[in-house]
Order: sequence, then C-alpha cells, then structure tokens
Amino acid sequence: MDDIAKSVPVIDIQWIRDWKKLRSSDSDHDDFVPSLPPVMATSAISSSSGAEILNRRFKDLPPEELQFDDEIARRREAEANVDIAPGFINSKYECLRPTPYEPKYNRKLVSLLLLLERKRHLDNEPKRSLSYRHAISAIKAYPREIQSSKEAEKIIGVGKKMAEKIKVFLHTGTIEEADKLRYDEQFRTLSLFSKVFGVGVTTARLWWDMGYRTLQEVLASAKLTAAVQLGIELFPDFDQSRGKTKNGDVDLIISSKRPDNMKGFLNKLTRRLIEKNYLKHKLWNSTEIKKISHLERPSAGARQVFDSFEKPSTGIRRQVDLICVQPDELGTAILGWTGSKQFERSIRDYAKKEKNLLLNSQAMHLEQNGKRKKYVVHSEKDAFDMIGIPYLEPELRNC
DNA sequence: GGGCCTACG
DNA sequence: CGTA
DNA sequence: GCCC
Repeated sequence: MDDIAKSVPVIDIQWIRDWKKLRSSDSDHDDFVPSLPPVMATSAISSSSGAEILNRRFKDLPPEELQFDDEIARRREAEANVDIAPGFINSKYECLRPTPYEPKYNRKLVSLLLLLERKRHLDNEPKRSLSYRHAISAIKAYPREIQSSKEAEKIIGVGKKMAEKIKVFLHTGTIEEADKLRYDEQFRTLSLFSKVFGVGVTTARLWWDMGYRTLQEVLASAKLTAAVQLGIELFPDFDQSRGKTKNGDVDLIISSKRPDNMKGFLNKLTRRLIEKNYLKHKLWNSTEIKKISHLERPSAGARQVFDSFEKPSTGIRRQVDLICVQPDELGTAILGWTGSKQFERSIRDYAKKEKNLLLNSQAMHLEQNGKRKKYVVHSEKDAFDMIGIPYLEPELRNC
C-alpha cells in the first residue's frame, strides 16, 4: 500500500479549450501537439478513505442501498387487466424510445431487478443477465406505475417468470431473492472485486474461492499481474460511489483532417502527456495498424486508456480514454462511445436485423447480395437518419 | 430451438 | 480472460 | 430469460 501515490497532479480544463483553439488555427500541421500548461496544483488524497475501501469486508455490514428510492411499495389493485400505458413505445429495441437516467416510476421494482441482473451476471449467466437488462430498460422507460403483473407482461421484454416476480412485488412490496442479495456477503464481495479495472466475473469468483474477502487480502496474498495490482491500487481513486459526480471517466475522441497520421499523433500526444506527468498510469494501449484496402496504405485505428487528473481542488483522479479516429469515422465513433452499453447493443441489433446495416464504432455498411457498401456517417444525427429511427439525445439513451 | 452488439488487446 |  |  505504501507505493500508492499520496498525491496527484491536477490540470485546468482550460488546457482543453486552448487545445481546441489551437487546433482550429493550426490543424493542418502534420504532427501538431499543443504545448502543455504547467501542473497547477498538487492535492492530497486522503489515504484513510482509500484504505477503508480496500479493507471493506461485507460480513456484518449494513445492507447495500437500493439504487433508487427505497419507497414503501403501495398495495396495488390486484391483477387488474389494464391496457398498456398509452404512448409507451413497446418494442424489443431499446434504441427506439427515450430512457431516462433515473426512472420516475417503478423505482423500487427497478432497483430490485437490477440486483437480480447483477446476480445473474456474477453467476456467469450472461444470457439471463441480458434478459433482465431488457426488462429493466423497458420498465425504466415505462411512463406510469405498473398496476398488475398482467399489465407488466404486456411489456415486451417481460415474460412469464419476471411477471411472476412482479406479481409478488406488487403484493408484498419486495422480491425476496433480490432483497436477500443486499445482505449477501458473497454477492457483495464479488460485486466489489469485479469493479476493479481488469477484473471480471471469473477473476472475482476465483478470488472468492481462494478465500479472499477484502481487496487488501487480495493485494497481500494473491499472485497478481502488474495490471491487476495497479487496478486495485487505483480503485479507491476510481470508486464512484464516494463521489457526488455520476460519471467518473472522460472520453476524448480526437480526429484530424490528415487521415494518415493518427497513430503518430496519439503516440506523440501520450508520450508528451506522460513526460509532463499528466498521465500517471497507462492502463491499456491499442495502436494496431489496420490495412484500408482501397487506400492501399496503412491507416491507423487507435485507442488508449489512462489514469489521470481532471478535478482541480478535489484531487480526484479520472480515467481518461483517448480515442484517435479518422475524419470519416467521427460520426460513428461519437455514437459508439457515447453509450449506454445497452443502447449500443440495441441500435446495432436494430440496424442489422431491420435494415441490413452493419454498425460499429468505425463505420456503417449496407449488406446486400453478399456485398458490403460503406456509408460515411458525418454525425450522430446522420446515423439515426440513415438507420431510420428518431434521434435521441444522449441523456435519453440510458437503456 | 436459435440468437442475444461488435471490436479490440 | 479482460476493456469499451 | 425472453423474443421470434
């Protein structure tokens, strides 16, 4: 633990603004990288809060809070066969309807279903987890309180088994399996472990099976790769439950009018950021050179992930994803990196199944009689139009 | 009973 | 296996 | 676990 940094450099967001200004005036220069401002301040991280998290042991701790309101569920009219809410876009494609970050209705039900989804995920049942994801997204978007399980089952994504759970919820105010998870040491420990960068459900369960119950025990005892050790040491900084802000990480998508040197730019930029001590750790790196056949020359698709700064006066570290793309990839890159995860899955699913359009974060292709035709997507709006679905603001993509 | 986003290291 |  |  002693080698965990006790302080981090912070940077003014003004640097980003200056960068943008410089970029527009001097963007043709081949390997232009803005000069960097001096580090503004160094602020201490309180090591006690970090240590508390690393030593957190869930045995005998108070139960996990529900994601949304822990309201007392009112008793509803039993099994009224009401119509589905008017105006609700009842589809298996989440990308067709607005989904708020926080639901107005059915908040406790959503909170309980989220616990069950996470449980299926941690139990390595990704298909069942996905089913819960679909149902949760639909209920988050549903525009009124659900009155009965009959009503719930009319929602596409809610099947017999979930309707039964909802029925019990409407009568008792809770779902026993979900509520028990809030007190469940294994569930909570696996949840914690899998939040560490580089640790998924398999590693989390491996650690549990080896008898570890805190991250500190893992640090002390397990044979760890350097990457995972770094992930644990950074965890207190990245932990989002402590902060007020909802989004902990920052994505920067960088493009250039010069199509052929994005890899060089990214390498130069990151090297300079490291030299100047803005980036403390490189968590991940991808700089593969891809062949673009019709250009007959190598082109770059690249992405990097770092730990960094970004909050003056708080000293909170941020994960920063740097993504460099070619200009004709900018629209799909922004669409693909904005999320939510479920929104991305949904819009790609819809594009393929309904429009024969293959979508990823680099391009959109039309597939017809065995041939693939590339479409250039200039903006997010462009992408929605080409797919033929109504535009959704990013704030309403919380599927 | 098949499919469940897609790509990357 | 993990990341987005 | 649910849709098609």
